[in-house]
Amino acid sequence: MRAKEILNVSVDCVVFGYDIKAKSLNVLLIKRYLESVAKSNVLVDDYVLTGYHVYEHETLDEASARVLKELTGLTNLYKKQFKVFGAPDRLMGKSDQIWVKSKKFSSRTFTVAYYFLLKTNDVDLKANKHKAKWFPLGELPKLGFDHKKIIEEAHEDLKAKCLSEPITFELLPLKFTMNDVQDLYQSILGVEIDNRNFRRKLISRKYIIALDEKQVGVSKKPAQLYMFSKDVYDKISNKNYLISM
Amino acid sequence: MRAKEILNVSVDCVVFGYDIKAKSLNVLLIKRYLESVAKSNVLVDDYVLTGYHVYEHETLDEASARVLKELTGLTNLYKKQFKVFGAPDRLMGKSDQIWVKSKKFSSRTFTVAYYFLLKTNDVDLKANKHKAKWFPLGELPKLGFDHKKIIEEAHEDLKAKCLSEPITFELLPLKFTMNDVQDLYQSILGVEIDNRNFRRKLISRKYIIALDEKQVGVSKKPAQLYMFSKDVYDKISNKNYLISM
DNA sequence: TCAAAAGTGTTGAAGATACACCCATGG
DNA sequence: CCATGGGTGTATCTTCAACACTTTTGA
Repeated sequence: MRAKEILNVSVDCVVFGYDIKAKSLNVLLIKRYLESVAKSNVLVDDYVLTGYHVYEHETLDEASARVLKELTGLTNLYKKQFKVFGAPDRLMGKSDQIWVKSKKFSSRTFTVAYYFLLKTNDVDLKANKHKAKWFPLGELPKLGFDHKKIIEEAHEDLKAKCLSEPITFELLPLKFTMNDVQDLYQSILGVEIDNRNFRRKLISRKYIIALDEKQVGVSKKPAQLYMFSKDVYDKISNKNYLISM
Repeated sequence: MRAKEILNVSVDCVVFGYDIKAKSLNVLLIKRYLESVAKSNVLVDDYVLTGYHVYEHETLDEASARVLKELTGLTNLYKKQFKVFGAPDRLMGKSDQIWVKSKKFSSRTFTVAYYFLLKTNDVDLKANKHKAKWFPLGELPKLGFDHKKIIEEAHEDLKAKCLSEPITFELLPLKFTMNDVQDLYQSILGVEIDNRNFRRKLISRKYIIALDEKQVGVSKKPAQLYMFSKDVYDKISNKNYLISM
């Protein structure tokens, strides 16, 4: 144990990855496995979010970026700190206690939860030492600690956020079709959206730019490609105070 | 020092109080004052948010409620955990270090920030032992630690939140006039709102209920009183996924 | 009768919803 | 030539923004 870890404060990262082919919003989880030394008795066998203690010298944002880089190799991703979880009993499950003791961290750990947005394609799981795996949001495995709750709250926050800010493009490749965006919204929100109305609305945004380019290598009619311009968005972003409650 | 305080984790409370008479959105701050023992040399003299360490046995929500009750005597207020502040240098100002040492808490303290909504009238500052004082949001005094930033971020969150959820009524008395609500929105958002459009919009909401009652004791034309019905709101609250980015 | 604040209507523009078929392409 | 998914138009309704005067009341 390095001296500089703060043993009762950690970050946990909900890594949302969108699989554009499967039209599936996934979460990246790592395997948690422990068996007794004597008999080969399985003590802990489930999945958890990736996370780690915060170091003495680093900010929370830095800690989360470090953890994410360790897991995926990626940097400069969209991230959001969305909540702290610190209930006294959050690590008190049977498996959790076995795990906590084997890892020597505090039973009363506060974890600062972040979520990250990326494309599943950008992560090479083969090169990964944590047995990390993607799970569709609707098909999560057994989860350790309070991580099920953390994922659910991250998802709620993402739902709300994607309606008011153009963060969805973090989940898509640079060039995308209108239907890609629609599929993504449907995956995040779990609703059906009318195709004509959706296209009209999105195309009308100045920061959605039609390219002189169409899909290639598709076996049917190739679709028009678009890109998102953050520059244009930042210039326009209307601070209009619209009361919609 | 009681054994059960967690010395590197605290809660800080941004207490927003609306003064309906003055039409002013205020923050409740407490005096931080320390002078050297020998000479009467002032070492620390500014204001801070109310806050305290979290106890071993309590949740973060409980800790914040405890701190708030200690300060105001009030319970069951609207509260929101909006962010954690944990930068390594957040308590490293000169005054802050003197203070931290005199109070024996960790220089690397993570604070979970909450904001609370209430009416200034509901708090009796005379009965208060912390030298607490209301400050209008636009006229904050010199603040210790990173509390200026915490207040600013709380305010930003409140601005966003009051547009999408009916939390403003937490800042108003049970019975209020349309102009009260408008003044409040103007105070929070710092914008002018058209009176006719605002009234029309609010009155159209089913959960805003016109009472058979008018103001009394005013020296001019008494205004119609309304109330907010949380029951009605909860029943209606439309989960319509409106993309407004 | 006056001062002060309450309250009221209309219009034009923009955005929302609902709805079903034709088209272009690669195989 | 056909299967597949891409792409399109209209009518109706609701909501938004802009804008200035009249009414009611207590003092």
